Amino acid sequence: MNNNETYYRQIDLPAGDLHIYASDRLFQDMGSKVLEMANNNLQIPNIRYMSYTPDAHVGVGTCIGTTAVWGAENGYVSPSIVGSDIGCGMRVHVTNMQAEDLKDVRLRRKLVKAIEKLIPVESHARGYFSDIRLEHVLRKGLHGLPGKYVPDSYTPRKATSLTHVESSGFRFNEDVLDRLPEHVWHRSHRQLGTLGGGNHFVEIQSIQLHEDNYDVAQQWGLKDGQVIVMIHSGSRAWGGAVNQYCSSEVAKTMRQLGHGTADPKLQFAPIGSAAGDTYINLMYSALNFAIVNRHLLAYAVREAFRDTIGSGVELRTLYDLMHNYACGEEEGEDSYFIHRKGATRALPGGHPGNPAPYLTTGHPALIPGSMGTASYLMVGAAGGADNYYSICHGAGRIRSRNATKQLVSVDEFAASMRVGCEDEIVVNHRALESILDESPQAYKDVDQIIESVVGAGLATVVAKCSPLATVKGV
DNA sequence: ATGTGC
Repeated sequence: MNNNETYYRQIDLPAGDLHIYASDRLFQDMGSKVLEMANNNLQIPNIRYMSYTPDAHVGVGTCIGTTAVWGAENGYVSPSIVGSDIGCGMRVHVTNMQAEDLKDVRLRRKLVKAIEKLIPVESHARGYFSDIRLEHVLRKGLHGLPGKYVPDSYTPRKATSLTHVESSGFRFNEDVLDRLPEHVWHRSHRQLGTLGGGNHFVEIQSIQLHEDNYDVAQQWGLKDGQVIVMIHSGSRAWGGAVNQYCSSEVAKTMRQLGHGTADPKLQFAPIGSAAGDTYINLMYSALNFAIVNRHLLAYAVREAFRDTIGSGVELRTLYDLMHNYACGEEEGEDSYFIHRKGATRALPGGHPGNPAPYLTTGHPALIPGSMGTASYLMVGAAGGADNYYSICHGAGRIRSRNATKQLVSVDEFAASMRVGCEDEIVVNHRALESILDESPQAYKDVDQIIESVVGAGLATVVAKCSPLATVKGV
């Protein structure tokens, strides 16, 4: 790491201050559109704090990589900042296998096939959890699941599914649930346990522990070379429908109040207004859907591993956390309302906001890379307090899906996945063309993003995770 | 991101 490098800067925009956590190089790559979007966001009344992570890039109405904070008393909520994939996030399970156990490419193929059999990846496919009540899931999150889908039960000493998560469920005013029409309920029920498209994935990885955090790794139960499963998914059609319905309701309120910015796609409403509160309640239902969906994907992966490897294979929950959401948080005496869009909370050890199993070490912050590149297990640092403990959410896109398809050939993509080699990263798609827009060339270099996060003092690396096999949706 | 769009 270069000690002369700057990893933080404050930009004085016309509408207010923007805090950027990025190396000089990543900052220069961001471009002016990113600053324009920040200036629009900063025009939302009473905003207290706004920052960008090093992977910040242009989105709809706001940038992916935004942390935006309001005080609890005079706060605003913005469906545009949270975005369409409400509750999107990461989940990691730790196996009792070593990378060595999966060195045979045929076994990795078998595993991918087994996962695909239990997790539908096609865009209209239905899931295999029709016995689960959608209403219970939306109202109570993981607590709304039948016991058989919570195989670890509530045993506190084990790495259970319900304690080793950032949140097991949000409670809210359930009267709002009937705002969404029957066909959305129907579709969402069928979508429980499906992966979704775009950057969503299930990936089998092997971990390499970082020397600075051996003690944390040990307390998390991680060993060098261990095989883990990383899951990236969100709230599917339910979150999309919440966003669509609430954005138009919030837009009506904005017209009544005479609110607005240069960007008509940036919607916001006061907390306490009818439209604002309806959004918060429905958003929480979508967070519950996303949390449960990742849990069910993990349940299916566990079955696939047992079918393929044997009944002795374990997949204990390491952690589940989100990078697209808004909610109330507390820091000492201070209560605030925070939006994280493409930003991950990373609490340091000792912070009371950690769930009990991670109180002393800090919880795992799960950062996905792009296809064929590394992902990371991080832990928050004390310096993160300045940024409301937000770190990056991944590599961050640098090229649109269409531009990527123009630029990258199928052969180049195949080479980056080492197709045909003994160490091939096995992908579930025979035709790589269908996921060409997810090739590494579409993304920033995740290693540089991580270097910025570490350099800025927001978090440190516990383990680097290298892909062995990937299941992608379309 | 999304059973998607001017």
